[in-house]
Amino acid sequence: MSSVEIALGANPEASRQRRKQARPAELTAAALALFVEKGFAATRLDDIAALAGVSKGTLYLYFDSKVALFKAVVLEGIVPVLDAADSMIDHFDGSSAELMRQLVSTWWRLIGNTSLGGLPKLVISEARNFPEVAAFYQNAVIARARNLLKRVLQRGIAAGEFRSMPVDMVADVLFAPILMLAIRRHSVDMCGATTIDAETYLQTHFELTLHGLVSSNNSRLAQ
Amino acid sequence: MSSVEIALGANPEASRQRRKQARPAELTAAALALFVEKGFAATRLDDIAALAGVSKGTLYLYFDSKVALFKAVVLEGIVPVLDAADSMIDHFDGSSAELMRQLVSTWWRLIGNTSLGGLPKLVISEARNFPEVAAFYQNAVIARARNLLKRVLQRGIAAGEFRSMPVDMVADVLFAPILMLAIRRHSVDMCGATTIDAETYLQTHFELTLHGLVSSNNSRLAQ
Amino acid sequence: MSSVEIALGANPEASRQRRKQARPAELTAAALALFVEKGFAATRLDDIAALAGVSKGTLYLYFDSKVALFKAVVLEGIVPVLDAADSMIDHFDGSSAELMRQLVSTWWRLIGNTSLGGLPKLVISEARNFPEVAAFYQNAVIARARNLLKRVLQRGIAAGEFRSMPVDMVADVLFAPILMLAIRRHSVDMCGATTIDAETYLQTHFELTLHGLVSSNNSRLAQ
Amino acid sequence: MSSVEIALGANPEASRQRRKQARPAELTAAALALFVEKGFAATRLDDIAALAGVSKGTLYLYFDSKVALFKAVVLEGIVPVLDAADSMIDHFDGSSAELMRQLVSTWWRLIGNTSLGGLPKLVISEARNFPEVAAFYQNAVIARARNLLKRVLQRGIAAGEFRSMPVDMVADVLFAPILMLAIRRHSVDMCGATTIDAETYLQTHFELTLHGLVSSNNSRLAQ
DNA sequence: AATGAATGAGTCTTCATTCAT
DNA sequence: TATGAATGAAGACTCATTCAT
Repeated sequence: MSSVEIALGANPEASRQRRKQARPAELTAAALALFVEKGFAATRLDDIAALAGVSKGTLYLYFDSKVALFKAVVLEGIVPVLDAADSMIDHFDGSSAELMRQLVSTWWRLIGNTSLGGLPKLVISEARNFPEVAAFYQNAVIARARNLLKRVLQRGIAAGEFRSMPVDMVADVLFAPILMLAIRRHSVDMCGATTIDAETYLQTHFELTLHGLVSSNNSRLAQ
Repeated sequence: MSSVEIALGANPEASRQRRKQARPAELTAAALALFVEKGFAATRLDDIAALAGVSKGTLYLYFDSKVALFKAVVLEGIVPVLDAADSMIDHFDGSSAELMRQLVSTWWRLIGNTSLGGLPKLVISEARNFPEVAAFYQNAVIARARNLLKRVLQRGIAAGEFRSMPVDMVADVLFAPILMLAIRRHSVDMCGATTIDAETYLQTHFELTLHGLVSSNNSRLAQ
Repeated sequence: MSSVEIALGANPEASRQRRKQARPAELTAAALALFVEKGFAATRLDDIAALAGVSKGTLYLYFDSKVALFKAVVLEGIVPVLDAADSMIDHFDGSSAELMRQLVSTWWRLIGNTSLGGLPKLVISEARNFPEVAAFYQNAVIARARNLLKRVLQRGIAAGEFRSMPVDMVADVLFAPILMLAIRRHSVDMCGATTIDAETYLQTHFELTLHGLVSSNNSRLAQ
Repeated sequence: MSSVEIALGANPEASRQRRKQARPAELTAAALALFVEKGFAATRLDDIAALAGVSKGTLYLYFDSKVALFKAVVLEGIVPVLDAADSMIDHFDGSSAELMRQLVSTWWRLIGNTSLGGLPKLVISEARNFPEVAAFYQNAVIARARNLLKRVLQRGIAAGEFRSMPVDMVADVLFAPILMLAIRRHSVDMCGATTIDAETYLQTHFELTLHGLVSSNNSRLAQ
């Protein structure tokens, strides 16, 4: 049915192989969509199977159980994009502020704004029921993404561009609005009419992060 | 039923009446704890009843269904939040920065750090399954809390203390780390060993918010 | 509340006594109405209590269980009217046909057309679940009513007014349309728009019973 | 699924298909037996499943709910009745009396004496809880059966064999003993020791119907 | 005698999981 | 490999029954 399959029409065996290999990914994609939408417990395997266009039994050819499928969904959410980001930091020439802006912008484009952006909500929702999955996601994805921010902060401090600061905690704080944006996209923003404008939101976050609230001619008045 | 009747210690009905009046709150408190911990679908009414020290059937004396109980949990969680918001008076003499610090600190003490702090996670997790509840919570609580921030921002701008800025969006961004703190407390922080230190986190958020990252502001973040 | 109670207002103790004595009958009356309407299993004690204007607990002051209440409802359905009918037969002067007509007419007025007319449906519906109750009702009420018919038949045969016939079986057959009328009144006639006209129905039954279908100038053609 | 496929004995799907096609009828048969015996509310789905030799969950593969199963039982019971009615041809040469005797006899053999004979009791018992089902059964089955009687009456009247009479009402009356026979078979006759003899009962009904009680007709009821 | 809050056993219904085909 | 009919354990919900007041 996919264009890939059609293109390979001359070799039906290859096409089947291709399809077979793609199956698990098709299944986890369907599962991700529904887990994010309804939550783990409220998602039925029938619905996942239907969305993936297979029968319920087929799911068990690839995953031992619903929990195994859930774990696979989260595991699959660990994308190599983070590797690319790491090397981007290493080879970036411009200011750290600009680097940060590009990182956030890229993350939003490649992750936050895709179906993978639903993972944080899913993991948060099910963290207490699947602590090891949450811990894994936390370490493998969230912590690593936060580490990217941390490295940028350190780069900026080293260059004198940023103030000296406790980078771990600051990275945590700075990551929060970005996470919240992704979370909202898959939860409350679906309910009210007012879906937030991501570009403006991130732009505001970025600007605020750099310069703070305090007016520059008055910056030492507070506290 | 009247307060007069309750005041009459001799009334033999009094203790039963008192119990009957207290029951719904006891039940929603138990439900809140478990809904936040396990999610709506994964929470069994038996467990709620057991936690509240009553039998399963008793729940149905006060709530028509599991869904009705869920809604009551959210609705009931709103009142104390609004009360707390009201107590954050807008007659304040100090700087807007200090006002903001006190607001956040009070919120954390009265809401975020209590069991009510689990509501945001709960609402986010179940938003797609209970859109009207999520919308209501969003409007009644989140939006109102964000409005407090907004008013402080406007106050600071008017006084020349803060830079001019799009207050709505900024309030959104500034509220995100606070929400994330509460959310994390009831999800991923329960999994990994490293529970975040709320005081430091909020202090960092506050300092960062005021002065930004850029070194020209010349302030020092506490290490 | 009743006119009886009001009339006895001068003696409150007497009124209470009167009420207390009337209670069981009020409760069984309410139970009869609902048992007939919904069936035994589908009738809730709450509803019976509400219809009788008492609390659910009060039912247990008078009846040990729902089953006991059911049995009381059926027992109470054994009315002394049958005694009056018996003596009516003994002292009747007119033709047996006229006696039969009066008996059926009286039964319909005093029993069939009252709430007691719902008992046959109730007993039939629950006969398999409460065999001893059904057997009792069968023997105490149905069989006795059928016996009245049988005595009239015997009276008519003795007088040469009726043909010789197996009176038991004939009484059974003749009683069927009367029972069906009562049963229908409390079941299917409530559903369709066409409630049968009892007077015409009984009149037709009576006329047919006496003279049969066969035209008189042709009565030996059949068979 | 097609008859062709079933005809192919080699088809490995055939036996499963055959089973799947037969299942609903097996389930409604079991349900009919228990609904008639215990009534709708007092019948447990577990028992129906056990009687049909399947698990409880299987019922839900074929029927959405207990109510849906009930409705299917009644609907399904209608088809054979109508088929039987159709088989009672209206090209009949003998007397109308003989035609009537054959109709009643056939009804008893094909319907009244089979498990379908329990339907009238069931419908009567649950009419108030399922008015639309009762109305449907009333119109589709009872009314149609009564209509057959009515046509015979009209045929007899036209031929001068029967007296002139209001056929609708007479058909109603004549049908009552037949219905009562079926009803009794599934209720009170199971309780007392004296199960009525159907053949004699119907024979008595028939003879009485034709000639009536009054001796001037001069016929003799069989002893 | 009367109340009605509380109980918990019982039943319908769902759905993850299995397995014959 | 794929199917989908069948299973049965689990959970929401009901309601007869009890009992403190």
